Amino acid sequence: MALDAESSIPLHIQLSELLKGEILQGTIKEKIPPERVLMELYSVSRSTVRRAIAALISEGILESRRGSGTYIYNRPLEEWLGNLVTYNKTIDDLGMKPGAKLLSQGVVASTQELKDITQMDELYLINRLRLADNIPIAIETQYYPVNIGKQLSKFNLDEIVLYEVLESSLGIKLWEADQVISSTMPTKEEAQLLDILECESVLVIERSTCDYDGNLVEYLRGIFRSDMYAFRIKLGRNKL
Amino acid sequence: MALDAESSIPLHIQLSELLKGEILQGTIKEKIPPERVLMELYSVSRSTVRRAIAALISEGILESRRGSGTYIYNRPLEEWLGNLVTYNKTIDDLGMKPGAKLLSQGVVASTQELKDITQMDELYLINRLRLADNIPIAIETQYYPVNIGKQLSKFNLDEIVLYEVLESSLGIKLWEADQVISSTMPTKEEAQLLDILECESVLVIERSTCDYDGNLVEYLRGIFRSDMYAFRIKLGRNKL
DNA sequence: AAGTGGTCTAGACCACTCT
DNA sequence: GAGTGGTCTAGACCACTTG
Repeated sequence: MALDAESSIPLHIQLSELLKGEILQGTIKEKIPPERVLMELYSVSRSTVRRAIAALISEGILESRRGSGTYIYNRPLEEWLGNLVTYNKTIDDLGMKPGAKLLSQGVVASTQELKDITQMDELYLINRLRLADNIPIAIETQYYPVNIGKQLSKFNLDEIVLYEVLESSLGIKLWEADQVISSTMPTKEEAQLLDILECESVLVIERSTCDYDGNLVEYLRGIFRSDMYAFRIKLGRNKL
Repeated sequence: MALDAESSIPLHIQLSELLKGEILQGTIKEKIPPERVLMELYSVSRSTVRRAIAALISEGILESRRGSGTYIYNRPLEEWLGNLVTYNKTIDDLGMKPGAKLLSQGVVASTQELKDITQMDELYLINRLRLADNIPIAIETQYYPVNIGKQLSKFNLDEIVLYEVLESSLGIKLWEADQVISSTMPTKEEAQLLDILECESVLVIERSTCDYDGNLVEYLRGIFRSDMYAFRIKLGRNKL
């Protein structure tokens, strides 16, 4: 529990990693001890404590409230998933209501392609049609590790937002995502489900999402009607 | 030139903004003064100087080298444009060579759509076909403010990378970009140029890029063959 | 050897929140 | 009023780069 002053690793880094570990393991729950307590606890100066905390704040793990304390930050998912999931070009503008229809679910054996991506032999599949005012928008196929999928299946899959369930009920924190956007022609079945012609193009998004430890939590493949959806990305020079 | 100790704005913020201004205006060139000099210059402690500098480092404006000094950071464009421009799914793998063919260029009057996006009545258009080993990959239509476009036109437009010219020769630093990816069917002309069938879908990317002051530098519209290109985005929770 | 950034301490005052 | 985070100072030692 103590820091090593002889180590070549700076004290503020050691403390920062130590705190991060306790937060991610759940040893520290809602609020971290006050700076002056941490100072005595680990026998370092307040500047060093503050530097360790500052690092975790910029990592999005902590949030400090002046006069009150420093809290574990549960950033609303939308703040980053909003960038990541999908930008809905028209639905918001038109004030349409989102919905979903479950097509199929259950444990499936991995195809070779799925095995390459997920490194798992079995996956839990959830296949849904996403709607806006009952107009089909996208076909979303999600694959989860079997144990996670079975827990998810107990919830109402006609709701769209599985991410809230993952986080609040199952305690799984999504952390990083890698997504690829491409375009293709729909199959006959896909065209039928989306209520479009086979000659109309669709957008394809493939996304792998991991938790903090790098474990794959979800692999998603979505087929989007190109007349209803576009993806938007904002980037700045300072963001890596 | 002095900081206001009575201000409600923290000293490290004041100093940080002051330095940023001098860097972006070019008053400070390659290297900023040592911390101990800034300390005396603005009558603040070294911690305050370091905090101001730290902020600029995390903004990607400065870079410090131990034992040597703190330098203005010219991050290689690819480090962030790589995320932003396009991810080439197959070309790298196949070891193909990129090229470009100029289709047309010159000053054009804005259509209503262009006027909405750029707020300009006239634009300089550069229209090019992008190739990989002489296979057509994409049609890229770029619009620049007329004065910038005329300068760009003096360079060899069969080269692909205009961004390096913008930065090193014209001194324009790209800073932020907003891009939208969608999908559609090509027109007859587009299909012909790309050497695909009219019934094959294409990816459409529309991107506005601004400089540090928020002035639009480029508006780009690209039509990509969907069998040759996909866009890749990596996102993490900590990045805004 | 001199100069630079990197780390760390001890102590101070302020503005804010909570009760 | 007690406790919290936010700001700032003055001074120290270290590791590294450069002439």
